[in-house]
Amino acid sequence: MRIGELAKATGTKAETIRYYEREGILPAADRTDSNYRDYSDNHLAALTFVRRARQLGFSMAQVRELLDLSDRADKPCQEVDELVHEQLEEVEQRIVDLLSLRDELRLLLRSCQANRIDECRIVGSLARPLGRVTR
Amino acid sequence: MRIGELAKATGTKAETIRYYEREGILPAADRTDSNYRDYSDNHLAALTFVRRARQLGFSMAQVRELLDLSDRADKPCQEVDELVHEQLEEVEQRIVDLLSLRDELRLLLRSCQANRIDECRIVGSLARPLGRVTR
DNA sequence: TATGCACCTTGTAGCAACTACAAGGTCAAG
DNA sequence: CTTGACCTTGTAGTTGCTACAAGGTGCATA
Ligand SMILES: [Zn+2]
Ligand SMILES: [Zn+2]
Ligand SMILES: [Zn+2]
Ligand SMILES: [Zn+2]
Repeated sequence: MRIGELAKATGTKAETIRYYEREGILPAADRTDSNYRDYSDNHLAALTFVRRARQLGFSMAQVRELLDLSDRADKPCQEVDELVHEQLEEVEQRIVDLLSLRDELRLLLRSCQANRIDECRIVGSLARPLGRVTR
Repeated sequence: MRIGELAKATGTKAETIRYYEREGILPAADRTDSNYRDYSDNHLAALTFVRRARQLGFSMAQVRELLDLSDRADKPCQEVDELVHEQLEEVEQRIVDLLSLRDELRLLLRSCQANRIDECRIVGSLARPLGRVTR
């Protein structure tokens, strides 16, 4: 299959696929006589793996590790497990951070009672360092 | 005050402060005889405003808007309000996304019962497109 | 046959918001 | 007088793509 087909099949832009190849995330494809990339089902599987891992929030570096690990069939899968565990912890931390951000923004919104900018508590409380919000 | 002091006072790296100046986010500072930047309390207030807005997740473009607005004392503060509202909505959306990511990662973790990578369901389910997880 | 159009190729540059040098100038202390 | 902390400018790197530009290829249609 050509790059456009693979792109459609995986929901990836062709340019991104070429980028993955340049970065060594995906193996290079065969070439047709006219120098077009020619992909196999193995490439489809590999790209699917990569995209899924990326959608799960793994960094390119982590994806590289996952790919390396998935090639070592006989190894214990503890390291894979640990990578997922770490990613989960990071996501949980980001959620905590965003929740407190949300609370701060809500407070900020509620603080505006005025009509003119020079009386607006939002503008005022932006001028104060984080930690001491409104109140 | 010199750039290092301002940096310490606001928890910003000196290089970031210079970057803000280059980008027009902060007004240029006076210079001493030896060409060192020399900041006033107004600069301290402005940088505090910027850093606080950034910590609240506003983009540089949004910070620019907020700064412009905060200069127009007599305008109604509806636009400020609306900017905060939009940022709140974005944060809420990011939370929703991360929560479903977290659930997927938890499922993934629970799916590993094996010991060897070729039997590991984590690796297996990464090879499948998103949407159909495990099971 | 010509021509149009979608597709492919490489290479380069841009995005956000910093961060990290490198190479050199300034200033106070020991 | 030298050390060391600080400052200056300028340039390049980070992450993960995305967007051209300039040209080649493949196929259907007038
Ligand atoms: Zn762990
Ligand atoms: Zn207001
Ligand atoms: Zn709104
Ligand atoms: Zn496993």
